Amino acid sequence: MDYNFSEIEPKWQQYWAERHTFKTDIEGTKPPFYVLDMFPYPSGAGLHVGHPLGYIASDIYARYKRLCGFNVLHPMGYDAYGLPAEQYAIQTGQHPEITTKNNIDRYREQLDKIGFSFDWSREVRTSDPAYYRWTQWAFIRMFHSYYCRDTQQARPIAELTAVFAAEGNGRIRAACSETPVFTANEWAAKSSREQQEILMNYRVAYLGDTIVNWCAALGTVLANDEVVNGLSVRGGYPVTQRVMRQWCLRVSAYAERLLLGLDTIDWTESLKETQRNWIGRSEGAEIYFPLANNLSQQNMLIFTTRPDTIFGVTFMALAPESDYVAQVVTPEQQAEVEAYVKAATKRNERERMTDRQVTGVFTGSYAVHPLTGEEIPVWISDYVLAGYGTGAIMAVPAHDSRDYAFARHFDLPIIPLIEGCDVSGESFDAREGIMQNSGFLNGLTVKEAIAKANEHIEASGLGRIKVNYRLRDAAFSRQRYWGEPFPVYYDADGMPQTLPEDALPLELPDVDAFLPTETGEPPLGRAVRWAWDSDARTVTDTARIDYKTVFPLERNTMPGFAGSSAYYLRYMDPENHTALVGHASNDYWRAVNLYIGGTEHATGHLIYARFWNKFLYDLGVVCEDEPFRKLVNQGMIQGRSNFVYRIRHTNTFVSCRLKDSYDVTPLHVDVNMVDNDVLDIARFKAWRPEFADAEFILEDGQYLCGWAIEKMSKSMYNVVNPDDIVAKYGADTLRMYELFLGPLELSKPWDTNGIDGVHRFLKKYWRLFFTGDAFTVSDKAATPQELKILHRLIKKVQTDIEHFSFNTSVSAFMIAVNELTELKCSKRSVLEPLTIVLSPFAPHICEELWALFGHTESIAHAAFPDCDEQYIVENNVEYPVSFNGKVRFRKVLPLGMAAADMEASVLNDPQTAKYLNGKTPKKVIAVQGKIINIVV
RNA sequence: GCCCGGGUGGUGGAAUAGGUAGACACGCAGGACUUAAAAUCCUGUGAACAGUAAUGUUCGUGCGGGUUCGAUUCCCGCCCCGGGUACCA
Repeated sequence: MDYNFSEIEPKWQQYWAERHTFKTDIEGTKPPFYVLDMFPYPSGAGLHVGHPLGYIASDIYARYKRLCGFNVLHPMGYDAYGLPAEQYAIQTGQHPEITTKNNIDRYREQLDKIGFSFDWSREVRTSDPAYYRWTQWAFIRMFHSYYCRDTQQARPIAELTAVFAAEGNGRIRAACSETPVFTANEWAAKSSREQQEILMNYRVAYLGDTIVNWCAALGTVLANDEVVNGLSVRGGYPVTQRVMRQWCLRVSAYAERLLLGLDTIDWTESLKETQRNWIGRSEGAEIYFPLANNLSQQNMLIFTTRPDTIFGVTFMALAPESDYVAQVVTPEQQAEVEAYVKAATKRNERERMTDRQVTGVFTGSYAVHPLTGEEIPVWISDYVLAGYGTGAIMAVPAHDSRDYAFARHFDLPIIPLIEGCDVSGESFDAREGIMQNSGFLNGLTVKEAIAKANEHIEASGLGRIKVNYRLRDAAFSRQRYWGEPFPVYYDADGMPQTLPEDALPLELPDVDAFLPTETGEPPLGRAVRWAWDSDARTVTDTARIDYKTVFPLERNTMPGFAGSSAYYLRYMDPENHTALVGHASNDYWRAVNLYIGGTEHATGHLIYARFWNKFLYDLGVVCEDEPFRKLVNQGMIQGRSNFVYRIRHTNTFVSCRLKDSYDVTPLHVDVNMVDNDVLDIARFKAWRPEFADAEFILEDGQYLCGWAIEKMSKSMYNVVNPDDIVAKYGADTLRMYELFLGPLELSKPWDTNGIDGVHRFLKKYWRLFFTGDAFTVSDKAATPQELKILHRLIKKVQTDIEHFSFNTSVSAFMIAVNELTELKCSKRSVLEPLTIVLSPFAPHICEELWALFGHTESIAHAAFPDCDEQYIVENNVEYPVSFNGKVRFRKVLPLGMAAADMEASVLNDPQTAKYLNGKTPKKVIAVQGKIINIVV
């Protein structure tokens, strides 16, 4: 009987669906294990062959863990809010909900064909009100929380107001935006609106005037990780800097915890490093520099990581956006400074990046050096960033390349502070050497000088030691339609108020078009029913707004990462109507044991989700501080494009290896018309009308195409659809082939050239069970040789799965099956365990054979066989090479040597003598006259 | 610039507490079965040289050094490729 995958696979997929084979519930007797994939955004293009790689790996792991007796949670869902659906809606008027639903259906259909063991009863969609209700709920909780630096956690905002009423804000240590100090009396004297505005500076979710990445083409702001090189990630439109009042999340408050948490989780070093860079912790000092003239009483506060270089300060530099600018500019310089600031803010980040010219303007003011008392000119330059540190720096041109460039350009003095350093051509940035020209720091190493300078600064009140982070608060408003609405309305003072939690979800309203309004308001400005009736506690018409009981609702929506920040928690308890996740469920599942997804989320989703989880941990909603214990990145599968070569000005195509003799233009050709780089000429002629009468110059009777590795995309005609592979070879072949392609975490091109080998393996495996059409498996006892093959395989596969080296597992299966075929082994005692071991990789074929063995329950409920070490020995000789690692020396002996001569031969060998170095060997093992192992 | 990865046959890739380099697969070549094709199976396949042959010798894991009886693996110095990040003071 032939291996008929097209019959077997749908049959078992249906069986699993009907019996809910992979439905998971809390089971006290089994240990829990949570295997999660990054849920997909369902795009209109559907899945290509690269998408399922991670899902295949996680599915194997999940199935394997089930066989090992774990209660496995393996859910799937959809990140359903996103820009493409909205863009499509703007163009076609089609409601994004409809396109999203269609796309989801298509994704589901494709996923089902690959035979994943997802528990679909737990599916979540971020655009489902029953789901985003909890996204809104978390936002409300963030709004009503502040971050306490003493306890290092989020606390209720009510605690803060109590402290303000009792003693003001002088002593409170909380993460906050810049806020003046006030007393209890001053707090009491403030109006409700003023109090609200102060509290806004402390909230974890707050409204702030922020410099945002504004994308005019998309009509919205973007997060830092949504902008690359000054262009939007989605669409590639230019992005400019602009100040806007936006919802923000105080992610920066969690910077230290986000950094420390990395040491407790099992992620790859490179991914942790990426996050560490992104968080960007740097230790330094904040130092006050008083002004020399009387323009302002206020001292300028600067941040530096090199307090040891303070004697080399020759000028100060302020960011153009800095608040200090207005305070220090002299009337004579006013006009020039204004012009510069205006020009600088107009230049967007992209322009600043592409042309890094040294620019700046003198303010007319001088600062007083806190140690020498010298007067130092204060300049403004756009190389100083307003958003980092204090937006002001002390410039030490001798030891900072940017300060150096500025000093050279404006001819400012340069004072070298390190003995023997040469600053004639460039600055000396290295943190090494002995200090000079530095008063009390002279003679110290840089490291000692930093410590001593810090000590002095703190002791004399010149400033304080300060840790800065590169990590910024997250911009949380988007001027879009297709996202979660904020559960917020604005009162008569224009201050935001949250909806009552029991009024959630606040559902996304209908609009007549998905574009911004004519006045530039976000699309929700078009909604007719988008006001909050606080008496009736319902949404109502905007026409009824009276600012007494009916108020306007927030018109922004939340960004893409909102819905993906806690979805893994919702899977634990998807039916819960009273909480995001119930305590019992969360206590049981705790955290994701294995998370598989792409590296591209390193500084986006994976930071935000960790932040979100830590916030919920502070609230006591979840019991684990880190959400993803182990994380594995699967590599991208690139496309392999094929080309045909048209001779210029003709309709004649020349085969690849002959093309150099002609003047040719390469054309992308659809890879689905090419097999092993050989073009299917008939299909090519039918592809486009202009190719119908094309002529070909062949080699060996074939047309050979050229190829190149490119991104898999429609325009390159190199998209391979998993459905086509499943139809041609079956899902089991697809699954095993994707893994066989190479190590999971490596990027590699999709190349069907090797798929036949994997398919052949499955056919060979199938044939072990049949003689003719009859399923013939004997009950005879297995031979030691057969058991050796089996147990070696069990051991290999087990260690491979634990280490995610699935590609070598596939090879191990091939070897085992080849060996068993050679031995003509069709014994149940060997093939039954083999089938269990293979089932995570190729579940359909194994399920079919499992049933033929006479089992009535799915193979998913079998037990993974134990590996019996006694069979992993060679010919009754202890063979320690691979298994106990005690081998210290090996030598190859000539074949055909008599066993008795082997030991003497080895011991007389000069190389061996050098190895032994006078010692007597404990054991000399000769195996089949080939290899000698000597254990000293 | 800085920080991570990584360079192994015609191809994808195995093998590192130092010990038979190239597992497994693709491709290619030859053969068996077949009227033929498909399918299946067998043999060979890093390079060079020698030999009718079995086989032998030499060279070979990006380049140049080093440590070692022995290096793809460890150390030093380069070159190249991929990823992250970038006026972050």
